[in-house]
Amino acid sequence: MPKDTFLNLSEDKKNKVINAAKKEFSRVPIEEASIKNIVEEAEIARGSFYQYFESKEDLLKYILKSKSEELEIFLKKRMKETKGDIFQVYIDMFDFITKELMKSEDKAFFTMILRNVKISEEKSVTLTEMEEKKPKGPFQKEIFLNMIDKTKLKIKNDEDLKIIVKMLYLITRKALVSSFKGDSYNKVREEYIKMIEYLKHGTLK
Amino acid sequence: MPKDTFLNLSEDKKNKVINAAKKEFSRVPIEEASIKNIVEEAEIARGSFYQYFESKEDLLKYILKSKSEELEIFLKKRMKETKGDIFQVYIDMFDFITKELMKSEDKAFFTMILRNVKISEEKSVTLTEMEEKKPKGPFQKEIFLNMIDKTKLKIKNDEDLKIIVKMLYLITRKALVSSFKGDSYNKVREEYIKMIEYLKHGTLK
DNA sequence: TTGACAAATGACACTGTGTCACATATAATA
DNA sequence: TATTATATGTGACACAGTGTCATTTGTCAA
Repeated sequence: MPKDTFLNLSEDKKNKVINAAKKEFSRVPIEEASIKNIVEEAEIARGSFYQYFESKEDLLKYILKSKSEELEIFLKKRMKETKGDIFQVYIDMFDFITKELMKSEDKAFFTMILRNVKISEEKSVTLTEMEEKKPKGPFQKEIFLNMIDKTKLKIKNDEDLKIIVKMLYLITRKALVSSFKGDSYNKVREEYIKMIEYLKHGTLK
Repeated sequence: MPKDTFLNLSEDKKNKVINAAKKEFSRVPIEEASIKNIVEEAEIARGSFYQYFESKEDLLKYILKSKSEELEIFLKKRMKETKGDIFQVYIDMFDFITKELMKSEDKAFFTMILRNVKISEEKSVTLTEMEEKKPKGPFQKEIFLNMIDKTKLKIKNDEDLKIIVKMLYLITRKALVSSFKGDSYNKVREEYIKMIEYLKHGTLK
């Protein structure tokens, strides 16, 4: 997380840094992003950057944090409203993310982030897993698991439930990446819904 | 692909370069891998590297190619033997990869590769998608799709079939990554089999 | 006004990059 | 065999970006 030195800055200056970072992170994957470009665009000294952040990853995590919290609130709300219909909530999450993020001025930024998430989650930064302290996405948290309506599911225990959630997570993430990549939204969504159907009812006759 | 200059080298020298590269690619993800380290370890001049390869990615692709071909042969064989049972073939693939690659002296290398595949497939290098000319994995190729026994599947057309294959691919890749990451092999395999069962018969009662 | 601490700065030493003019080896031809 | 042509090898070089740190600048309490 950023140091206090950064957090104490005026909103204006903070935004300048954040916007410069978004611009750079939109250009290339995080590994290739250059701190030089960020400090030049933000008009701060090189040394200042290191006074504010540990690293560029640190800065990225900070930027993603607010969006993640927004998402978490949305998910809790929909979880209640649907009485724990995990499939529906995932579909809603897909719609929420595509609509809220894709159409914003930050589209290029999120596209780059999402496209370049590594498969191994451990080190990855995703919309739902970005803080060292809670490395698991909202759906792996006990509170979310407990909100799921289990009565209609073919499960023996919480481990089985987690497996279902993991599968949902994988296909949702895949659909989101396709969508952000520029594939036709309608086609991606249609395919995504089909996947959910297969997951619900199976692929065998 | 490497230039002829490299391919014409003596087997000894080629191996020296390949082993140096594997060592470096085992150390860090491809983006961080340093050509300097490779040329030093391989005892070739810096300029020679660029005479042999376009880039480090080029070299990596070359190294992965043979393993990919090996896998493709195996898959064709199993596809015939199981009379197109796509679920069984995927399980066999999982076993093949974990057994053949994990236990080899190249384990560290493959672990690093697999862990750092990006979710967006476009630019990614995976065991099954590594050449510019055939960017799709074997299972997306017509020849493989046509070998699948469709009679028991709930599908209307080839698009539906591709969706099922995509889901299988996602959960298999995830299982492989977990396995290479060091999670208990038995636990990962057990979970993987459960996922396949859910995919076959659904998650709803 | 002064002193003390926090914050900002950019020059610096370092590491690694890709290129290119030149050196050397290999093969082809007379 | 000597000569030429062509392919291959080489490392110095200019360049770009990194993280650090001694120094300067700003702020506020005493």
